[in-house]
Amino acid sequence: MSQLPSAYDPDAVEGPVFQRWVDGGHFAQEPAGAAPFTVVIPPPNVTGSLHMGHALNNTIQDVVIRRSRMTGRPTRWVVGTDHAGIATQNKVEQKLAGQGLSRHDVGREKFVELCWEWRHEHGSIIIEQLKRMGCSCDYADEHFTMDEGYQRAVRTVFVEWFERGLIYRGKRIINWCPRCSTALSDIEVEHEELDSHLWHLRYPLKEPVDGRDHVIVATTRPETMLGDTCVAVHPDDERYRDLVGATVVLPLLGREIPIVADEYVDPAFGTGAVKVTPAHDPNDFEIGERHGLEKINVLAADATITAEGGPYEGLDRYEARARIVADLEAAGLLASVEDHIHSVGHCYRCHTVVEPWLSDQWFVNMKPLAKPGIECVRDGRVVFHPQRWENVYYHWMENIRDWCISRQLWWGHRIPVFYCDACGWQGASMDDLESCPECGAAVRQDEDVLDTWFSSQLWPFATLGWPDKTPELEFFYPTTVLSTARDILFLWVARMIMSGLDFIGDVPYRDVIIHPTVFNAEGKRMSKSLGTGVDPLDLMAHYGADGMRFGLMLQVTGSQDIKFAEEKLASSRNFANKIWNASRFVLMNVGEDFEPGAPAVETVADAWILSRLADLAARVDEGLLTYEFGETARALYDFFWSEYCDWYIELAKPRLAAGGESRQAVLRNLVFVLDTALRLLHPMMPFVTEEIWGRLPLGAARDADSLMIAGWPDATELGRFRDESAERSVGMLQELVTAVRAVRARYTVSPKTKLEVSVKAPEAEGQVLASMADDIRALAGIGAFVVGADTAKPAHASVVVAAGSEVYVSLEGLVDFAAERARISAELERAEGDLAKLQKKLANEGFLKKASPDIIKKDRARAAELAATVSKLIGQLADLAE
RNA sequence: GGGCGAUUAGCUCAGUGGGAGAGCGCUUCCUUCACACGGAAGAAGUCACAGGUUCAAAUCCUGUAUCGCCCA
Repeated sequence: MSQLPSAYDPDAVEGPVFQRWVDGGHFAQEPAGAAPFTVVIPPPNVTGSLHMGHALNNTIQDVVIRRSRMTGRPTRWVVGTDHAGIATQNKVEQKLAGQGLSRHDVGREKFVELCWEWRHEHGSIIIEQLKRMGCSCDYADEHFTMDEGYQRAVRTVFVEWFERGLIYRGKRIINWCPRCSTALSDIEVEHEELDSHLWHLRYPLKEPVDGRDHVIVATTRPETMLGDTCVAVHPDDERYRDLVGATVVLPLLGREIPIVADEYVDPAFGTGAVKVTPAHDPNDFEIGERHGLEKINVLAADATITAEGGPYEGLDRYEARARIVADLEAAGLLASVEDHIHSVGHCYRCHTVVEPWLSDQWFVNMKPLAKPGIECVRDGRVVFHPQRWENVYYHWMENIRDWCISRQLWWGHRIPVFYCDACGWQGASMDDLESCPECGAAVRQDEDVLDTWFSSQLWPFATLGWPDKTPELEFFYPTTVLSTARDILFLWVARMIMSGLDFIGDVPYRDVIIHPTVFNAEGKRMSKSLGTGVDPLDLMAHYGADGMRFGLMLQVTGSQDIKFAEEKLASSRNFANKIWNASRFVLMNVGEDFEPGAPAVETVADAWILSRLADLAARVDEGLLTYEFGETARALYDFFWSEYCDWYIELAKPRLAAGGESRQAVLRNLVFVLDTALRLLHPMMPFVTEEIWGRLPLGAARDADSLMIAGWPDATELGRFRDESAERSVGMLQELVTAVRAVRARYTVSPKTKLEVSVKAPEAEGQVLASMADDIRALAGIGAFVVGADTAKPAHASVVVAAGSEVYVSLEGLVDFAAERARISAELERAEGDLAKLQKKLANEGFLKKASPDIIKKDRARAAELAATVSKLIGQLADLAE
């Protein structure tokens, strides 16, 4: 009946199986029915391609989605990508650069057109890769954060927050990436500790005070001295009290600046006197505000020195630093240089060092939004898994700062604020304005676009049609689970929670899974640019999609990191092959005469496997409902391999060979257990399970034409098969069989040779063992098998204790005792001799004092090893004695 | 500076109050009619360290060390 090849070939199976799912229309879900189960995919960057983080995260989502779908709940997995402002713009600019052009050469309108072109050509790569993984997203309903409807959602949010006064424009110190030429929010900056220096600069006083003619300031950024507008000291600092109010002549430029007292200054840092550059440091900005200081911007957008920098104009920031330090040194104004480690911000997209920079930007006032965002976690409407992440969330939310949302890019949602230069009117508008609503003059729109995360924060409801009141939004919101990596907890998750509460009035999801981060085998961050990554597509080519998925699931534990272990994928591929072959075995035995039917307990083995199956179903439910993927994967692996294959199939073989009703009964059980276990495994290994399940002779039990939409096993109902007595009995059988096999292996008795075994067992154990005598004989390769309460130990037998009994395995005729005893005795003598010599050596104080520790250690280990050998050999001699 | 996590077999990791486990690797045997991507058996660990609580600690508490992550 079955012509399954003897090895599972993922390449031959995955494509056709996926096509069957598509053809069956199983991915989509209408907004109707019982309580829905919704997941929105964390939208991958449209410029991206699948990396290990995606592979892990999307497997997790597919596992929960597939299980839910099988339970019959209306289930929808919303898929799509975000427009990745900086990354996409970079791609298109690179392309233009190849033609010797900049975006300014082509103009804004044309540039945005080119971005769309790029998106249409390359933007679906990652979606295709999700299909390759078997992800069961609703592909017919793909979303993009620049879709027309989505644009309306973004604009609605902006206009409402603007009108409520939550969005405002201000001149602030923001993080500026000179390479991307845009502002970044605080959390888009990655801090890294770098080895640098602390330069001590001598600033001359205009007029000496109490005989002092200078003050020394310490700085990590000497080039910013061009923008200094004061020197600050702590008001309580005795060292400088008399200098407050004095005037300093700024070296190199000659500008006269005051010495001020400010609480912010840490007297313990450097010399206790700091140079203050209000346009280039957020803290200095605050000091500048308090003291009414000028803010001199000495850096241009590309991080070169402006005209304010006088002779240094046009120099790059690092070149300027070197020149300024050299010039100060030449002027005798460099007091000293210390080594110093300090934290430097880098752009999270391009890793360029960012500049704190004074500019006009748009901000969201976050405090009012954060309050309900904190509440919904405190009262359990949103739950983090693992729970400890809620503390990280609280800490950030409670110390939240205003969010800089404007970006100096062209690709993105343009800020819908219009300005009238004629009458000074300005306002946000849902419609593009041509003329001023006040005076009718022509208006101009703000040049900036919004942070990509500003649009991503709307993902759970904008993808369901908001701001329209769609049936989808009504039905599928709030969503059920969000799975993501910890590094976007603030960038994305916190903001989704806040905007969801603010606009929909409900949390965006109940459960947030923060999955571990995948590092490479050396424990380093996987990075495409550094070549330290592993490509999921390569992994699928080697291990199949199921092998990769299951191998990843095995590695998901409560730990926050995964050191990627490829060998887990190899064993998962082998596992898929094992399932394939166990199924192949069952299918080969299902002849034309097979009559499908309900499982039934005919033997203790049947009772045992059904009881174990009930246990598995309960553990898989428990594991998946609490998102313990590693534990669940191991439970499935152990059941399939170590119980179904290693024992039940082996126990079934004699009954299959016997034919008749016994054969039919065991076949029905084999098929039933396989059917149920495949259903339980399907969320993690969708392809191989689907392929096999389609071939099973299920008869009336076939409830669907695809396993993907077949019924999920009811663990409670399966609970009727629980049978502790059967589990104990088969446990005894396993113990006894293993013990006999060990004796066989110890004496290298051929598998073909039947052993003679007798057992001295207490009455209760004896009855159990006797009732399973045929099974025990078959599995352990036993010929004559005797069980009794007063069985005597035969001559020349090995004795082992197992299953609460003494087991005698006769070695008569299998081993040449005389020769064997002689061989063992000789070996024993030699070992004892060596051991005695070694012990004498180790008891010698002189040796212990003078020999190198390595040698002593080595000799001690050898002594222990020899002692173990001696006792083992003595045991063997006893076995072979009369 | 604050917070979080990790430290268990050669490697990657489970186990969280009462018998130290898995996968890979290693050793021996097996081309047995599902599977050599396999079967059988086996060797291998002072559970980071130091105190404490307990009849009992890999597991709970305190401290130390090392590594990693986040925040300031």
